[in-house]
Parts: sequence; structure tokens; C-alpha cells
Amino acid sequence: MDMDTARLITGTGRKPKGMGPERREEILAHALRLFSEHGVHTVSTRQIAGAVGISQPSLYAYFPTKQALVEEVCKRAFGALTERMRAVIGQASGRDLMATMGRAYVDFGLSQPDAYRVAFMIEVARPDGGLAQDPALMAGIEAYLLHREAVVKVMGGGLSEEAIDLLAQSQWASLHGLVSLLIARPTFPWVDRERLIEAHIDSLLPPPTAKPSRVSGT
Amino acid sequence: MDMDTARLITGTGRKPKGMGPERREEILAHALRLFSEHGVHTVSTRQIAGAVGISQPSLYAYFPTKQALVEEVCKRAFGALTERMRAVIGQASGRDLMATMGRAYVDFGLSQPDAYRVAFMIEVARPDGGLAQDPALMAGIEAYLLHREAVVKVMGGGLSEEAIDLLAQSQWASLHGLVSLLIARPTFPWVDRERLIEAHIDSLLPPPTAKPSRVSGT
DNA sequence: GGAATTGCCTATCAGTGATTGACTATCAAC
DNA sequence: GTTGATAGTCAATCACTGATAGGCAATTCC
Repeated sequence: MDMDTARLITGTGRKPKGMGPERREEILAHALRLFSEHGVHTVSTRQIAGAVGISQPSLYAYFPTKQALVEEVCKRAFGALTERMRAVIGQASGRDLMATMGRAYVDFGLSQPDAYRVAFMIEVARPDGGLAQDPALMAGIEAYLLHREAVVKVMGGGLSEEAIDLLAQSQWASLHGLVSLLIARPTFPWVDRERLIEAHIDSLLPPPTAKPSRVSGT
Repeated sequence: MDMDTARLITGTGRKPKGMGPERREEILAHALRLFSEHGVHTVSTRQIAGAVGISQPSLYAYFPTKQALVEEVCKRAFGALTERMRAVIGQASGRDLMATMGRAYVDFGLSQPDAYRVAFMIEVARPDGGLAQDPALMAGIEAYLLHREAVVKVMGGGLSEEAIDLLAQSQWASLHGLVSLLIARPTFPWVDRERLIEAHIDSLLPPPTAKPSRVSGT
């Protein structure tokens, strides 16, 4: 083994046993599943520990707080999304890029509602009325920047930096609204889901030629 | 006093003392203030009771559960929204109607984030994996129907029922996305909020003449 | 007067996130 | 081997949460 190298690095002459990281992964996997099934707020640390097969205090050997555990799950969920978005950016271009990107975004949210929920819809607790640090946001920014990149790629250089951000943020908000509402309010009397998604994404695109972007979904 | 009339109504020979309803209003007022200041989840029943000046168990004489108290606060707040939307519908018309309506919607969400959260962003606890009835949605549906009404008024009779719902739901989702993201991710590096809101609402409107609806926010 | 009702309280419950101190197995060093 | 440090674990416990039970005082009716 590489105990010697670890010893050189840490200087303590000791190296992590190896069970730690595995346990951590195990905890994260069970936490993701439980959070998705029952919601973050209703899942207790004891339930997570019970699912993993360890005691509740043992969780705190791997995560300083429940909040930290939630944030870690959140970050990983974002990773899956950004990976997919990056793939889309590499492939398509122009108007297709934006449509495909929006489609990938919506599909991700609807196919992995658990992950999407954790990533975008969960609000971190505010310590004392002030705004908390938002590490979940850090991962989210990466996804946003990819979307912004797509906007630049589609719109070309004719827009100012601020105009790009304005457009990207507006589009992102619009997509998020559809996904989050479909996830959070499935019993609402929605119109046909596929047509709604298609029309919604279409409304985000720049007009192909001179056709109005809205009201064209029929 | 009108104890006799009350007696005739209730049939029990007794009537509420009069302090009850006042206390209830007092509780609702303090709860609304505390929820807005610190968030629903971080405000405890003891804090509410302390603010009112009564003991914590006394709350349960007026509300069967904290959830019920939250919902009552939510319903009242939404009453304000629907009232405002109704007023807008009566006053404006055409393109202005939709812009003013969207503005009223966004302003409400941002000024009453907790009420908005309860109605649209909080997923009710699912008893056993299935989806629960959604009482919070009821208040929100009325707001949606008003929005739909506005769509009809603006778009005229040229659209089918389904096309109207399609458009209304897409627009609603778009507005919701902006509001919910601004609420849930306040630390995100947003562009100037006012301009974002303006551009976002503008993107929902039908093109004034032939100008593209997007990319015109600068 | 007595009886019933209202409004409120103290005391308490189970469950929550989090901390403490101790126990066990492992592994390096002698 | 034996020793000693360390990683990993857990029972016991803390302060706090939402919610309940039972009792006490004032009011209202007969």
C-alpha cells in the first residue's frame, strides 16, 4: 500500500483506514433515496442512519451537520445535470442547440425529480434571518453558466454581457418554472404534458424567421 | 348582548365569549410577521405564542396544528393576490393587462415569499409514497384561473380552449419560475432584479407589432 | 347558591438535530 | 508479543420541536 506516501503527506505516520470513504458514499446514497422519497424535512438523521445500518451519531463522523449532508447530495445531483448539458453543448448548435438544451434540462428534471428537487427546489435554512451561505448554489452556477454559454453560442456576439445574462436568466427561470411546477403539483389539471413542454421550450427560442415565438404551439 | 341569538343558532345555550376571535386574529398577525421575517420552518409555536403573550399550548385552542395556522396565513395572503389580480383584470386591457397582471403576480410572490412558498413551492408530506391531497394548491388555483381569464381577454376568441390552457399554463410556469428562483436562490448573482422582471414579463407578451418578443429587453 | 362552560396554564409526551465520553478493532513501532 | 495511537462506532444525553392531558380560575347560566 501507499502508507508511506500518505505518511509523508500527513506527517502523522497514519493513513485513513479505507472504510471511511465507502461509508460516506453509502450514507450519501441512502440519503438521496430517502430525501427523494419522503422529502428532506421529513427524513430524520435517525432514519438515514437506520437505513445505512449505523447509529445516528455516527453520521456526524462524516458530515458535521445534516445541512452539510443535504448540500453534498445536492452538489452531486447538479453534477449529473451539468454533465448532460455539457454533452449537448458539444453536439448541437444554433437554434437546435437551445431547443435540445431546454429539452435536456426538462427531461433531466422530470426523469430525476428526486435529484432536481434536491438541487433546485430545496431551500437551505437561514441561520438568523440573514441569508445563508448557499453551497448548493455553487453547483447550480455551473449549470447556469453552461446555459449562458449556449445563449452566447446561439445569439452570437451581438449582445452585451448584461443582455446575455438577462436573457439566460430569464430563460432559465422559465424552464425551471415548468419543471418545478410539474414536479411539485402533479395533480394540477395540466394540459398534455408533451405539448406543454414543447410549446414552452418553443416560446424561449428566438423567432425562426419572422414568425411570432408564442401562440405558435398549436 | 346577543347571547340569545347565538343560543338560538348554536342550540347549546352558550355563546363564544368574544375574546376568542380577537385572539385568533392576534395570533395570525404575529404569525404572519414572524414567518415573513424568519421563515416558516425556523419559527416555532413557542415563539409565536411568546409574541402574542400566551402559552404555547393555547395556540392549539385556535388552530388544530401548526400546519393549519400556516395554511390560514397563506390563504389570507393569497386573498390579497387574487383581489389584486381581479382589480387588474377590471382596469387594464390588451397588452397592458397581461403586463400589469404579471407584475402583480411577481410582486406578490416577492413581497409575501412565505405565502407563495406554501402555495406553490412546498410539497405536502406524502403519507406512503403516494401524493397527498393538496389544500395549499386550492388557494393558488384561483390565482391561476384569473390568469387564464386574462389570457382569454387579451388573446381574444381566436384560440381553442386547449390552446388557451396551453398558453396560460406556459406563462404561469414561466412567472412561477422567476418568482420561485428569486425566492429560493437569493444569493445567486442575478442581474438587476427590476430589469430581469421587466424583461421576463415582456417575453411573455405577444409581440406588439412585428418586433420579436425576446431579445428586446435592452 | 350550584353547575356548566370558556380560556388559559403547567407538566409532559415523543421525536428532532447535535454532543459527549467510552468502547473496540486495527495497525505502526518497539 | 506488547504498547500506544487512531479510526470507527455507539449508548446516553442535551436542548428544542410540535402536540396532548389534566387542572385551575373566571365567567355565565339556572
